Amino acid sequence: MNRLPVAERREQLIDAALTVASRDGIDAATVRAVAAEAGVSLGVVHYCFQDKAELMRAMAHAITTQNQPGGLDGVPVGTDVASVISAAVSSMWEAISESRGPQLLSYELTTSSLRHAELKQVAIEQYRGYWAAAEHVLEEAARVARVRWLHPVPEIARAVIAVVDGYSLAWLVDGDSDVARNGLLGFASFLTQLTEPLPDEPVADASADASVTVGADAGASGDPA
Amino acid sequence: MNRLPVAERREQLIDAALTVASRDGIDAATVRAVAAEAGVSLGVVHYCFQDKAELMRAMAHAITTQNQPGGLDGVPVGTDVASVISAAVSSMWEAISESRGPQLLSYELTTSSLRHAELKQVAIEQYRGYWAAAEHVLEEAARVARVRWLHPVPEIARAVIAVVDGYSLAWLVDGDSDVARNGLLGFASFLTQLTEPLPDEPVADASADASVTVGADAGASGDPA
DNA sequence: GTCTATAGTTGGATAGAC
DNA sequence: GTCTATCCAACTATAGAC
Repeated sequence: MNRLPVAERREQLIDAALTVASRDGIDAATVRAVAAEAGVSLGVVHYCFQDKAELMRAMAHAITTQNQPGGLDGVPVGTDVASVISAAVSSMWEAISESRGPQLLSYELTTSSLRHAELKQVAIEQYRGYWAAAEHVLEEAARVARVRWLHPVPEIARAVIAVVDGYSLAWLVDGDSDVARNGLLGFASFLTQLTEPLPDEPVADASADASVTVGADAGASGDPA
Repeated sequence: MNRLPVAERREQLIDAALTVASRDGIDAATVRAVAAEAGVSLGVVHYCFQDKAELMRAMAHAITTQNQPGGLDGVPVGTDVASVISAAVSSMWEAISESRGPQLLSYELTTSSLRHAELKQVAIEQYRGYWAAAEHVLEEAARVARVRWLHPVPEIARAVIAVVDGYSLAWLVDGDSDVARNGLLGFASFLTQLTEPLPDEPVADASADASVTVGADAGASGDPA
């Protein structure tokens, strides 16, 4: 029908793939089903993507990059630690619990990647993204609450992702949002214990304060959570 | 070839299914592949199982029941809390890290169950099993270490499973056992904070002490981890 | 109970008309 | 760039000989 440049067509097909896979599962995202969802014919997909694996990789990349957590922009500097961390964890959880399909798809992509050589990079890219995002939020939280982390931020970030992953998976299975929320909020209050107020706040740029300060006692082994 | 009673043949086929699925992934566990692995022909499988879904359900049930964690039998009563909990978490982790394939298969089964109506019960049965096992270990740990839990054990159990799940998944992705072990040991030391020494130890049966004692302040919302 | 043979589907990938 | 038609492989499931 419509004649579009390849780049746009690819985006459209990736969107269609996300729709199908989120709704019906990764196995249902066949080339045929994606073509049907996008309203194009089978050949078009193979024109835009070398093969199915390339489409899957593109889809994985899309879901990973668009799942970045919202920042803490609304929170004013000087808010107390507990509130900041709770807010961060809460907003993370809202994003997850509002999108069951995509969340389940993320796990399907991870396990699928770990089994199929042609998707080998997908899982590690997913988690590098998660860990980096968590680190960023943790550092921003420390900056806003004017505290420093008592453990290396990368380790705490991994703990955050692990706990969120674990509770998310359980929520996918039993559907109990309250239990998951409460568990995560409990974890948030534990995170608060891992902070220490900054000694003072001279007027200066605040971009790298937290990480630099934390770097001081890094290298220790690890018991973040 | 050999003529076996149906029950034995079923067990043999379930084992074969577990072997194939653990090694090559759940998608590779086709009826054909299972038959080949078991050294029987295609028809035999359909004679023993109504259809593929029944075979998958049987396989899921098998992996769930045989994944029960070892007890704390080796630990003498009176050991300090930190050691008991660390030992429990460690042994849980050893069991996982020694069996990458089955562990990955467990996640594949969970997500698969959440997508396919004919496997609907699998995921919830898995997690009911995990949670119950964790509760059991927690109660046994409290008994052995002569402490009581400051939070409802079911909530702590869910936290344990969530954290173990999260770190396991990350380990499957990046293969770093040390990071996972350290993270879990850190969590173990956090768990220690959630206990309180028992006031006294009158000589009596110790079967239900922990749960009864904990039940006293149950009903509170929840911040186990 | 076990085998072979085959029916019936589905899905990836390509060829060639438009 | 897009479509239809077609090929080929793999799978579930069943029928029927042994």
